[in-house]
Parts: sequence; C-alpha cells; structure tokens
Amino acid sequence: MKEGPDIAQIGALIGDPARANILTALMGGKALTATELAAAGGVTVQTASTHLAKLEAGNLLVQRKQGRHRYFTLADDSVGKFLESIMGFAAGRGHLRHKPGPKEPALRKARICYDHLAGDYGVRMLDSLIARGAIDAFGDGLAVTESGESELKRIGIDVPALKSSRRPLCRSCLDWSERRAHLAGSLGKALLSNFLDKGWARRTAQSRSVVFSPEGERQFLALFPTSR
Amino acid sequence: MKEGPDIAQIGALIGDPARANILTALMGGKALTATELAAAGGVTVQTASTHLAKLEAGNLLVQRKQGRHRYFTLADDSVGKFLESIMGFAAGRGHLRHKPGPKEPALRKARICYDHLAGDYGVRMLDSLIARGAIDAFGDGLAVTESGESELKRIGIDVPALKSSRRPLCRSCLDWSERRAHLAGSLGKALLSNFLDKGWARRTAQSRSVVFSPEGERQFLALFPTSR
DNA sequence: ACGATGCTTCGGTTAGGATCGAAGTATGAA
DNA sequence: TTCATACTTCGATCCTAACCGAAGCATCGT
Repeated sequence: MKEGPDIAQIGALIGDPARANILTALMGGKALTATELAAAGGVTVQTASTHLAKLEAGNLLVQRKQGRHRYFTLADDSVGKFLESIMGFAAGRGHLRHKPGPKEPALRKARICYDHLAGDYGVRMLDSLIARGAIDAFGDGLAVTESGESELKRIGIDVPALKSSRRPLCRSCLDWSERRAHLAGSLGKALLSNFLDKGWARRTAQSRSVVFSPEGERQFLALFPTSR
Repeated sequence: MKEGPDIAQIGALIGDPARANILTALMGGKALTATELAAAGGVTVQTASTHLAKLEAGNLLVQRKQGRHRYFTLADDSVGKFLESIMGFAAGRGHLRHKPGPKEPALRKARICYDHLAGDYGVRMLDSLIARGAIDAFGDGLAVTESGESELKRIGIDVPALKSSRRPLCRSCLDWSERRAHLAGSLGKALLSNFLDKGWARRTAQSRSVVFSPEGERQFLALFPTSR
C-alpha cells in the first residue's frame, strides 16, 4: 500500500501553476529575486513568498541573502535535470500550453537548460559532434574521444580540466522541444560559456531563450554542420 | 512568463496521495483492476474511478477491458522510467515516508521496477556484471561486451534476439533505495523473467517486492558475486 | 430472465490551500 | 533619524477538488 518514497509531496510542489512557472523560470540558471519570481509566477509577492518557502522546505530551491534582496536558485543541478526530464515527458504527451506564446519559436531554436544549450541548436551541436567522431554515443551514455578532445581544445575547451571535476563530463539531456538528446554535463556548460564569452550569443533578461548574433550564428553553424 | 510545456498538469496528477499510491502500485508492472487500485490508493472504488479517469486523460495510464474487469497499466515504459526517476529524487532528498512499513526491508532487498529487478540485488547484479567485464559502463551508458554476450547465453539469455527489438538493450536506472544504478532495458527484463521462470524467485501478490527461494538465492548470489 | 459483480456517474459535503490586503520586519539610502 | 525598498507573516476569503453515499450501466453466471 504505502511503499517507497513519497512522490506525492514532490508532485504537489510542482503541481501548482504558480510554483511550476517559478521553477521553469529558474531553469534559466540565473539567480532571481522573490519579486522577479512573483512576476514569473503571475502572483503577488506575498503569495510568491509562501510558495518560495514551500519550495525551499522541499529542498528544491536554495536562497542566498544579499542586502535586502534574496536570490533564489535551484538547489543543485539534479533538480534542473529532474525538471527537464518532466518537461520532456510533458511535451511528448501533449501537455503543451494552450496558447503558444510569441517567444515559443525563439525558445525552440535555442534556450538555456539549467546551464547548457538546448533547443534546435543544442541538438544540432550534439549531432554534429557525434557525426564527426568527437563524441562517442554508447547506448545512453556519451564520451569524448581522443580526437574530440584535441578538437575541443582548438575551440578553447580544456577537457582534461573539466574531467577533474566531480560532475560528469558528458550527459545526454532529453530536449522537450526536439524530443531528442542534447549535450549536458560540464562539457555542455563549458561550450555554452564559450559561446557567450566569444559574443556569439547572449542570454535574454526575461526568458530562457538564447539569442545569437548574425556573426555568431554563422560561426556556430559552420562549426557544427548538419551531416545531412 | 509562460514558457515551455505545462509541468504543472503532470505535477498535479502525481501530487495527490491516492494517485501517487496508485502509480506506485502500478510500478510493479502488473496490470491491476480498478478495485485493486482503489485498495492501493486507500480510497473507495468511486473515488479511485475518478482518479483513474484523470490519470488516463493525462496519458499516464492505459486501460484494457476484459470482461467486466478493467485492467490498468502504465501507458508505456517511459512512464515507469519517469516515475522511478522521481522516486530516486524524492528518496535522495529525504522525502521518505513517515512510517517505514514492515515490508520496507524486503523492498530494499529486491523489488520490481516496472519490469526489471531493483533493490540491493538489482544493484549487486549490475555491479557484478560490470566487474567481470560482461557489461561495459561508458559514462552514463551501458553496453554488453562480446564475452558478456556468450556468458549470458549460458544463463539462457539470447542477446541478439533482444537487440532486434526497438527498446534499448541496456539502460541504467537509478535505484531509489540504494541510490546507485541497476540494470533496466530489455536485458534487465529478460534477466528477471529468467529468474522467475527458473523458480529462483517469485513476485508477491500485493507488493512490489520479489521473494527469492533459499535455493534460488544461493544460485543468484553464486552467479553474481560481489567483487569485494 | 435474474441476481451478482465490477465499475462509472451524479449530488452534496467538506477541507485544504491558493490568494490577496494589511500589517510587520529587515536592510539600505538620504 | 527618517523614508523607501524588499520581503515575510497574519488574517480572512474563496474556490477547487477530493471524498463518499446512492443510483445507474455493463457484463458474467446460472
């Protein structure tokens, strides 16, 4: 009858629309204040405050006080991974929004998934890396090949340094819009940072979408050609 | 503001205790009737009926009419995979039941995770297969080696036949009680079926736990020794 | 045809929780 | 010190949805 962990608690936390919107907003990876999250959730600050307290009690969020602001972030990347998996599941089952907003196309093209690149461009990047043999796809898992390591070095990614971190180097992450895998893990994070540092793309203030500059887009597409 | 798929709908479905218990019961992999699920959820049949209708509308369940019975199962193995991931997350965050029931130890030792073996024994089996080189662990992914293929053949598993199915041969599945990976995928399913067919173990009627016979346990432990 | 079983639908009750206005606390700026 | 901003807590309202009793279908056995 009552077996295993209590999934109802977590489900209930995600089940409220305001909280779901708050969590979705935090998937952008940026720390946001309570007021910003209230706007994201479509509720007043009082209401948002209680929601944030509940999410924090449920260990989904952590807060960092800074002056009179309180910045909230997802508790760790396992939460982000977890939420993205729900989104993938939801998208695959037709649990889509009634009204796809104007920002939808931009989101499908390129967006941030916790700390790495997702959307069409994210999928394209991983496909391209696999096609050229820089990354080996082994069942569910991914691994950088030797040739891939030197290739990434040319782009400006120090793979051995990334390996030393406790976090997995490569992980595949199911993309809710494309329904295919994109690259997560410390390498995925490093690649996105790389693009942002080079000025190829920038994060938008309000949304999770990533906007490429014309030149950046050209470079990106040249670097990661489609095999077909 | 409103970006991406609607995770709130799914969260709400899982968020009700009765529904969560129903889903947990169905993780056993067996098709269950509405009446049985009512008992699992701790509610009357009327209430369970409305819950089941909602879960079906949310594409989490499918029903199969058979005479005057209606058998419910999880919609497909992606639902099982998804739910197990929530359980893993919940277990890791201390969202455990207040009262660990008397069946808990049995569940931790060996239980069914949708269609394959989980718990201590499930983890032990995968560890042992990896340690002897029958399965290669490659980042997140798993793959059967050539020597593993012939070894499994001796046990009675036809790996090439399993490969022909669309379903992945090996997948790692995070175990909520052990917090480590066990073997899922068509191979995981085949191994469990194999043990059941041989009479080494049997599924229990009410619970997800798997009970080994004394002789079956001896055989299993001999076949999958711990490396330490 | 008849009753028994399995399940669903209807109606009405109840409880939990989401919500916001208003007041209270903390931090920073002037 | 005084005011403004950021956030939380309190109190009260309101609404959804979970729940069960009772009645209604559907299917099986005899």
